[in-house]
Amino acid sequence: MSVATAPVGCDPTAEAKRVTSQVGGGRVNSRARAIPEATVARLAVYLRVLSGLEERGEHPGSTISSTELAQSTGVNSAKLRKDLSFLGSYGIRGVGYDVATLTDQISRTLGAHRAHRVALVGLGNLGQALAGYPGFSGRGFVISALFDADPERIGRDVSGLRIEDIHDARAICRLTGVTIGVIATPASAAQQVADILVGAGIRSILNFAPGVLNVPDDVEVRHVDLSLQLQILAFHEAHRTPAAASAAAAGGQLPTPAQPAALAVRS
Amino acid sequence: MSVATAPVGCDPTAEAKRVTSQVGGGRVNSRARAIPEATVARLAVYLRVLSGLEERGEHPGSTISSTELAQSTGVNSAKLRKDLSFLGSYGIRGVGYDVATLTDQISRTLGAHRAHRVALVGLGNLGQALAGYPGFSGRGFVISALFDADPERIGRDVSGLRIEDIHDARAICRLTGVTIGVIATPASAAQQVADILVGAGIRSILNFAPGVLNVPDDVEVRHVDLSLQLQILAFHEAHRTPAAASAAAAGGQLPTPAQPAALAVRS
DNA sequence: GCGACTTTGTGCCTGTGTTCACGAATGGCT
DNA sequence: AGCCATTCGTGAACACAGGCACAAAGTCGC
Repeated sequence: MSVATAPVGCDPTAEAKRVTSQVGGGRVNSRARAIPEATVARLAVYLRVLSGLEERGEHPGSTISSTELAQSTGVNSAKLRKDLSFLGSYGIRGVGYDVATLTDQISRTLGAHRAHRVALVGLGNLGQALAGYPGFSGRGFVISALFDADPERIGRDVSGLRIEDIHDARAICRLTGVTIGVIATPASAAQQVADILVGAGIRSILNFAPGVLNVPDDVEVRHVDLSLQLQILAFHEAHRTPAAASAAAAGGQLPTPAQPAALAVRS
Repeated sequence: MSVATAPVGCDPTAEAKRVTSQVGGGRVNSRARAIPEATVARLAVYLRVLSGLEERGEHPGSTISSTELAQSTGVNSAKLRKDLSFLGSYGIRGVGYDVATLTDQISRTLGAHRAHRVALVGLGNLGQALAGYPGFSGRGFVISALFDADPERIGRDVSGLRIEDIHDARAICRLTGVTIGVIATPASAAQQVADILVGAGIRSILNFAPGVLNVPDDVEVRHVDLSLQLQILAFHEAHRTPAAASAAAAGGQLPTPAQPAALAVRS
């Protein structure tokens, strides 16, 4: 069996594959176009901001300019226009983008206009948090199944869904038409769970467990590493220019803990 | 006040700043060298894998080759060697890298050899999960303070730490020498919390709330967007080539891995 | 209708990151 | 000692992403 090694970290640019965009409905974008991975990630951000605007009915003229949206999302306006140009020409020169149209187009491109059924495996602290996370159950994702291996947890209800035995995943996933699996187990179980999910026909996995997953080539794994970002912060903290931080300068030479006193805010 | 817009998503390459590496101890690497952001992210992964090997005492000769480590971490071996070369020449040609030395060097470079004090804001589901997350409290990070704005939560204990009022953050953060702040609040509160943290002297923020944070230039923000990765998966799901999609539809029968009997998904 | 102004869409350039391929160094074996 | 297999370190080529700047295309005022 051919085994693909999952990309490291949560870097969207790790694998630079392009995906031909063949969105139905966009007649301007008739020819298939490759959308860069980095652009896809930003489109999701644009979509969120736009949805927010629309919901709050904030934008008076119902159009928004690239500079305006760029500012709201923290990107360069040229980059934003280039990103949007991958969807086709939905902007009006001299005016901007129609918020409703743009929202719809991005939604369509991202596949957010239809619901994706998600199976969540591992109902520990993190798993339960994810089960109730608004950004998960909203945004076109429907958590359709919960799994765990702990008999203590199996049978309990979380967010109105019953926790099933992970060993029944194969049958349940096929029955419910789940296409995306989320792994929120400890690292030690992640690979086994991934194997089961793959066996159940799932082709997209979001992995919150640290470590690398081995899956077949046609299964896409994305990794959210909670501590990775923290370590990157720590790196920058340790390497601050001496001008910016005097404390970091001392840390460079010896592992001297800068603050010896006042440990924690204990009750 | 000069305001920088935080980079979008969790893309490490979003801002391409280099950091001069002036790690004490590495005499081979005497001249300051710029370590790319992407490399830093991978170094953290290497470190985790190496630590795992070391703890389990798995590696017999106490050395490991680049190909071997590359396979364990899911990267190209050349890339791995180039990454490690930023630390200096700690490999031995014809042999590999000494696991202990390598671990130590990466640790040092990442600033993981000394403890970083972290303040966690927002003790909802996600916040509580983070408070108990082993990859957080381990790996050189010490959660030193918990904050929330909800009177219901203030005063309660989570993971042996008392939840304090966010409005006392300024005093408490300075007292405890916290340098990193983690925001796990709803999006609506994130900006206010960020302002408070910045006011308390914190210069590194890990943000789990969706949306963009505005902070001064000298404050670094990293963003973990839980739903972003899911949306990227959905995009790929929606844009699968028809050939691959049909192959995957029948994918149940073929690559079924050995269903493991002993499976422990506990936490 | 026409000119001024605004905003999009994009060509081009630069810098970053990844991969290949190969020389250099090292340990083991005869 | 000398040769050989192995593995590191890195130069060069390539792919990708980001940003500037400008032409094209539209609106608005008169």
